[in-house]
Amino acid sequence: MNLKELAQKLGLSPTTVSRALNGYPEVNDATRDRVAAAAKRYNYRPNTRAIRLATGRAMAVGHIFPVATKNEIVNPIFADFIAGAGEIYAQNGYDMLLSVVADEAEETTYRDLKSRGAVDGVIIHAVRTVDPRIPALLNMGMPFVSHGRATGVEQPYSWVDVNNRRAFLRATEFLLDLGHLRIGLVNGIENMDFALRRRTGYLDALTARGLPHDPSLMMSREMTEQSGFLAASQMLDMAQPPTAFLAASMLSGMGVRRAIEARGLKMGRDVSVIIFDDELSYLRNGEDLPIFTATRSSVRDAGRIAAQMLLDLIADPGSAPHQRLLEADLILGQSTGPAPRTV
Amino acid sequence: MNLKELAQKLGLSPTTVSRALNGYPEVNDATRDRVAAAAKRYNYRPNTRAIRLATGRAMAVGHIFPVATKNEIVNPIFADFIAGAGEIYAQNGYDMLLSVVADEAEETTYRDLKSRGAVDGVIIHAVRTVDPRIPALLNMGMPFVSHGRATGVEQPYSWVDVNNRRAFLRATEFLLDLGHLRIGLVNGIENMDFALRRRTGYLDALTARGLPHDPSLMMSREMTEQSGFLAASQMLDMAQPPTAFLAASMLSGMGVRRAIEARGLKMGRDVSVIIFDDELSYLRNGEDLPIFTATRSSVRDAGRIAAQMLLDLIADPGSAPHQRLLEADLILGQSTGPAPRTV
DNA sequence: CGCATTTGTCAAAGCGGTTTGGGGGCGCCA
DNA sequence: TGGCGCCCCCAAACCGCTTTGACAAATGCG
Repeated sequence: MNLKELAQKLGLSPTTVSRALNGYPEVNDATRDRVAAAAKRYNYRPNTRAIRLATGRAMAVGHIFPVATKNEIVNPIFADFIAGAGEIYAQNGYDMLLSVVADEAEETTYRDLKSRGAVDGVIIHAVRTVDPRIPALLNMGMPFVSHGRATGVEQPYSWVDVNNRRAFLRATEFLLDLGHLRIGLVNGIENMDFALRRRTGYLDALTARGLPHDPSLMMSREMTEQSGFLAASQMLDMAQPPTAFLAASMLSGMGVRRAIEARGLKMGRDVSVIIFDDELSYLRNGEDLPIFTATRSSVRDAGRIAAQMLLDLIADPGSAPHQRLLEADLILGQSTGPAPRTV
Repeated sequence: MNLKELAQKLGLSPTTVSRALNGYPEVNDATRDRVAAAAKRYNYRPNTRAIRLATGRAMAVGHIFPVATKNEIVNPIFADFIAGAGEIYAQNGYDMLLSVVADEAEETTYRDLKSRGAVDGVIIHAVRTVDPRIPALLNMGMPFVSHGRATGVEQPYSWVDVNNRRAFLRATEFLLDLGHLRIGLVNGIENMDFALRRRTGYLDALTARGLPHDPSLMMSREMTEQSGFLAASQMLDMAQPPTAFLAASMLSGMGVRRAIEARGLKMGRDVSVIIFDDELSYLRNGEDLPIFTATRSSVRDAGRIAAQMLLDLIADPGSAPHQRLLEADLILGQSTGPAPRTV
């Protein structure tokens, strides 16, 4: 069932039917109702392909799912972010286009999406401290919103980010207040912008209290359970082990916990742990009572916000870039407590 | 730069240029080279929207990302499956359309994608034992491939699945061979088809050895760390605790391990554990040496296979449905050992 | 050398919508 | 009753590509 057929059935011209369905004023209310009823009855939906050609808009946004060719790791954040963003797209009649692309081909893919006219805008993920994608997109005039910031880009661009520095600064201060003096940092890989900012927060808190920066207490690895376990194990086996840890994710935190318990220690009593909790749906931090004390910020919300920001940008391409810095909550769980008396 | 402009620059008709670029035989090789060179020089790419309208094909496949409205859980399998499928789409010039949709609206969404002509086919995920989506899609004549099977559908349809029954049957037999007599099953929720089949495999293995089915040794929960921990804890606190566990996922298994270690027991020595390992990239089962003994089957491979199957189906809609049953490997890790001497 | 093919190209008709530029019919007013 | 405007509706152009059908030029064949 297409527009022409529907029009014929109604004894109207395609023009009128199109206008009736799209809410244009030049059509009689009675006619509009008649058209709407018929459209529903015949289950008519305008063909997306035709709409796109006629209007010149793709009514779609692109997400690129970068797959590192070497380690083949997939960003665990991705699914929840997409879930949030997808809600917004659905509400606004936009489609979401997903491209799975090898790291190094990402820029090419954007260029391709652009010149093919396949999308009206894109969202970029997993921003690195120095990220060529941002200047590239600015350069080709493709509307975009970045989930995370990069440093050293002079032109303004739109982004949504969590205040990672402040989150880890507050977490560190909280641990210091509890009397912990040696705090281990189990960070993500620090070419990722967010990881770097978290370390900055951690270090700033130490500095503010006049405490030294001990490089042996800072590790930067993939955010997996295994890596968390290994990093924490190594630190716990030091002559002066930390009495508290800051872990970059739920999974790292689980690894840290395992390292603690493997040594017959109890998390929350002997060793404190604070994680960054992205509120991933399949990795909940406890059901009601949080297991880990955590800095918490919902990735799904970030997805919603970024998506809305992008749609706004598409609707008004001339508008100035928007930025949104989300604050993470510091929520109290069962993994922190006062520093044990030393010696 | 569009086709008409390019043709004009070359002094050719749009027809010839189109044919030259699309490899049709009716064009002189010299002309073809000339066209190709110009296309590259002017960075010409045919407009996707126009191609789609003209050819009547969407050159896109849809994936629906169902979000359960109540628990808001996102399938952790999804990201890796998508990563695999996306590779195939990219290779074949297809786009991947992702719809995030509330559980109950899923069927409507398929109908919508179909009537809008937005996709040429879809892949369905997270199949339940009784799944209305399959008859619905058959009914509306939409090409699809299902990741997992449903029971009680009489018409044939295309699917890719892991032999879940056999995997858990073999795992159970393996534990029985090691002398374990009481084996706890920490299963996923059993309205999911794969979970049901796994239980069947487990029970079949017990039956074959003449062992009883103890309902208190079977639990069916969400596949989270927390649930795995709780289920295993409960079973370990029984008067006659199990000496081995079968866990439905890496996360469940991590919960089981924690329950074991919390009781001062050692996994692999005091209590054995076998998990189902989907080889999720961010949840690796150890780096080199597997931590858990596991039935292993790559979700990413499944994604590749399903995607290819769907593209074949789209290319030849008249062809008979295909099925592909993948066998899981049983790989030996450090989490299993002979049953401890009892009393 | 003449005729039947083949080769290489083009004009034009879609694909299924949106959008522009009219224009018929009706009410209102003089 | 004629003229003017407004309300509704329509025909046709257009979006940018593919594809059909036609046709001149080049080639093959007897």
